[in-house]
Amino acid sequence: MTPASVDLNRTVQRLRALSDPTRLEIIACLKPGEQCVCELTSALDAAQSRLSFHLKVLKDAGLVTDRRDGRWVYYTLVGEAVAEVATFLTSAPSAGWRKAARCCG
Amino acid sequence: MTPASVDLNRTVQRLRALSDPTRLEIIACLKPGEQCVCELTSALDAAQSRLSFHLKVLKDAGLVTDRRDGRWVYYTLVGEAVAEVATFLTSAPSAGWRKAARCCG
DNA sequence: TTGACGCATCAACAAAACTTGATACATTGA
DNA sequence: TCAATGTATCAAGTTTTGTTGATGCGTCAA
Repeated sequence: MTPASVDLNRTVQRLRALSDPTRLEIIACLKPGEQCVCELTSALDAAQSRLSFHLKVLKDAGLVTDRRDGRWVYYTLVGEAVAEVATFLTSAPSAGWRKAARCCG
Repeated sequence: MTPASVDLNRTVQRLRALSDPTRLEIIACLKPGEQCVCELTSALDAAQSRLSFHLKVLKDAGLVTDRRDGRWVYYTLVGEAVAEVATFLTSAPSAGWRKAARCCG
C-alpha cells in the first residue's frame, strides 16, 4: 500500500460518495451553509434513517462534518474535499492516478 | 424530468463510472492517448471480460469512445467529459445541482 | 475455407449498496 | 423523573454492481 494508493482509495471513496442522487442533493442543500438533519429530511422528503445513512457515507468520505447543538446535529460541507476530487479529475496521469507503476509506460 | 435533472442524472452516471479503482486505472492508462483492449488487459493484469465490462461502463457514461481498427478496438478518453464532472463539482448550487426546487430555499 | 486472435456478451454467482421499519441513545422541557 | 424530540444504528430484505468462465462474432492470415 503505497501513499499514492492510499490517496487513490480515498479519492475512489469520495467519488463513490458523490455518485448518488440523494447525496448530491444533500450536498446541494449544504452548499449555502450548515443544516440540521431535520431540515434536510423535510427538504429532501426522505425517511430519517435513509438520510442518516447517506450522511454517514458522506461523513466517512470526509465530504461533510457534523456538530451537535442540543438535540440537533448540524452538517457542514467540506468544500475543500469536494474541490480536491475535482482537482484530481483534471490532474495529470502521474498525480496519484495509478495504484502501481505497472501501467502504460 | 426537467433538463436540469437530465444533467444531474448524467453527472451521477459519470461520477458512478469514475468511482471504481479499475476504471480510474483505465482512465489513467488512456490519459496519454488511445489504447487497445489487449494493451489495457496486460497493463492492468485483468481478465478480458472484466475489462470489457468496465470499458462498457465508461463508454455508456460518455467518458471514453471506441474505434475498431482491424481486430483491435482502441479506446480514447473523452477529456471534456471528465472535465465537465470536475466543473460540476466546483460549481455553484444553482447550476444543475438540484433535481427539484423544493430544496433549501 | 479454416484456424487463430481480439473483443463483446451472456449466465451464474458473489459481494456491495440501498431501503425500510424497529429500536436505542442523547438531550431537553415539564 | 418522565415523556417527547432529534438522530443514529441495526437487522432484514431488495436491488445494484462486479467477477468469472463460457460462448459467439468479426477480422485476419495461411
